[in-house]
Amino acid sequence: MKYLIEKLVQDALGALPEELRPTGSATGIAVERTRDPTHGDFATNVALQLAKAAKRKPRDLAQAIVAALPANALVSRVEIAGPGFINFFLAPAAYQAELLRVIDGGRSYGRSLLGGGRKVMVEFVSANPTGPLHVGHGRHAAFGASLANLLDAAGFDVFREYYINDAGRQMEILAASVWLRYLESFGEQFPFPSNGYRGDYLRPIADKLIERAGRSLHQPAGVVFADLPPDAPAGDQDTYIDAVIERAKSLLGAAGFRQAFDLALTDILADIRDDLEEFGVRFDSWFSERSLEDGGAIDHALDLLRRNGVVYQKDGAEWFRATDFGDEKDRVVVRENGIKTYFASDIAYHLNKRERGFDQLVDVLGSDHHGYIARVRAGLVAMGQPGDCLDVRLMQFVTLYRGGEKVQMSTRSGEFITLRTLRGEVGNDAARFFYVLRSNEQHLDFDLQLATSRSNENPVYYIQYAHARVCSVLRQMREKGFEHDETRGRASLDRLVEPHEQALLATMSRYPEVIELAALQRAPHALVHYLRELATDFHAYYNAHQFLVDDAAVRDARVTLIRGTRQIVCNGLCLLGVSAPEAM
RNA sequence: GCGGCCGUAGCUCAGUUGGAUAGAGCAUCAGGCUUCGAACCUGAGGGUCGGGGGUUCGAAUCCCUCCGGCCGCGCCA
Repeated sequence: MKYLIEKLVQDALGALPEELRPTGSATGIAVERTRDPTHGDFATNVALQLAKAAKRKPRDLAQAIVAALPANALVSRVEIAGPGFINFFLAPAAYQAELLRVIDGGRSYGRSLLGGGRKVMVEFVSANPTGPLHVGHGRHAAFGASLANLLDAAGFDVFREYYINDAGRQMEILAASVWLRYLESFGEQFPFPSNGYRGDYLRPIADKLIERAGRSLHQPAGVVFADLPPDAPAGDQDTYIDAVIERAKSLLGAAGFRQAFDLALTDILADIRDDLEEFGVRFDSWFSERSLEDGGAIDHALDLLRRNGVVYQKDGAEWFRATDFGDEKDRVVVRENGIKTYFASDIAYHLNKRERGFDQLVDVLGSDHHGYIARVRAGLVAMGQPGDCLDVRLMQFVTLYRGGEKVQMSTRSGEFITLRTLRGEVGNDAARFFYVLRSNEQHLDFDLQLATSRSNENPVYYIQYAHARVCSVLRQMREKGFEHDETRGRASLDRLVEPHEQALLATMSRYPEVIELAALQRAPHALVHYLRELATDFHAYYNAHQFLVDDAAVRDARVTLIRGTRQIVCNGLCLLGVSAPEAM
């Protein structure tokens, strides 16, 4: 609908007299929805923006533009207002036509071709498989899934990926932790390493290790812990846990350690996958970090850097000259001990994404990763990729409260609320909705007691209720013996003359614009706020007017209107991963 | 110290390519069901957009500065 006005303005500019026609590309020109209905439906600041270049007063230029506007049956009136705004008043027929597009479009109403089929990868969650997902991961999952849906609706070719950090020290700590639990099952007693993973979720995995390996991995505690450096607080916990890992490897051999490692990895990953699946979050691929090294992708990336002459040797390590590409310091890619850094696999991973053909790489990361953006972008640029292909969205933390009391969480200690627990307590719909209610840049306070004790305070029900109410009216219609004549409804939309009806129609017509805006700004919460407005308009209309009236033309027109409303609520909730119930 | 984000009504937050009189929910107060579902609606009160300066026709929005809060700044992952 907005395109209509934009096109009219463009045509008018082209038809202006030579000396007034804008030269070059003017910025800041916009056709926008008006905030105040007395200013019409759309307004443009074009005259204000071009006045200086045209050497005319804004209002005079506006006058000339209005004179050049082509006539259009869907625009009832155009006026010049304020310092030089041009306001457009749409004819009722414009909104009636849009309602028909809603009905005809059905589930695909609101989809656009904006993205032009460009390939975009959204990588999100990517939590280390060292334990179950907690409430913070839930926010990443809900945000990433909704954003991916929005980009899809806006015409992008979307690919959803989970990056599995299945290499590195954290996983070795996990494997060692599982093995220690396994030893405990054989009656061995010892103080658990302070830096080990102590969560109860490791015990079933240890039990499984017994099923698979029997006693073959058993060692007496005295042997395992003989001559190790002291643990914290007397010693250093990192030094200690590394020593434990080394001891495990030497006692078990590579194959034995790998058995514990792989069992823990696959078990936890399967749990994460199930959890996300139940949460309505699906991925097109689960990409293994280990496969990067195994497949030579890291060497490929490093070779590219070396060939481009952006690495150097210092202190026995190999450094990437990141400062030449906007980063604040150079970064090590190969350590003195010959082991490649996490940063090396990271840039290799992002290069790999580009080589798989993705135009845009959207990463959803925790806000503590902000320092990492500059260096990954630097790496991409140094390898010949455009720096702006990377788009990182940072998620602020979720703080969990229980009755106003802050809940302390730590994966290592095993004291945390899992996503599964949260979903069980508040339900998937409320969780998905609440997670994207706020901008990703805002800290999210999630009070479990509030969300569980009075769940109908959650705004998700307000929107779902609008959907259920329409369904209820349609049920009532049949029970009262009214037959809805769709053709008559479509032909009678000019009977929708009430202010409530026009307000609802106007809000409905904004939906396609909201989808595009939310996709481009990576802002699912914009859709949430829109749906609440739509529900507000609907509930107000519901309370003010009877839909199932005796006048068949009015009744069918109103039923057409609320069916369209239901369609948009349904489409919008679907993008958010929230159900649209017919009754509740 | 350097860098990033945040600061808007009592509370939680929208408003970010600069637009017209700064909005919503909750809370508070006053009303509305014999009529399609009251998980709803109508109305009221509530603001120095953290402070100060600047840019211009116009600033919550852009720039500078100060204050306050969170987070980063490893040859960890």
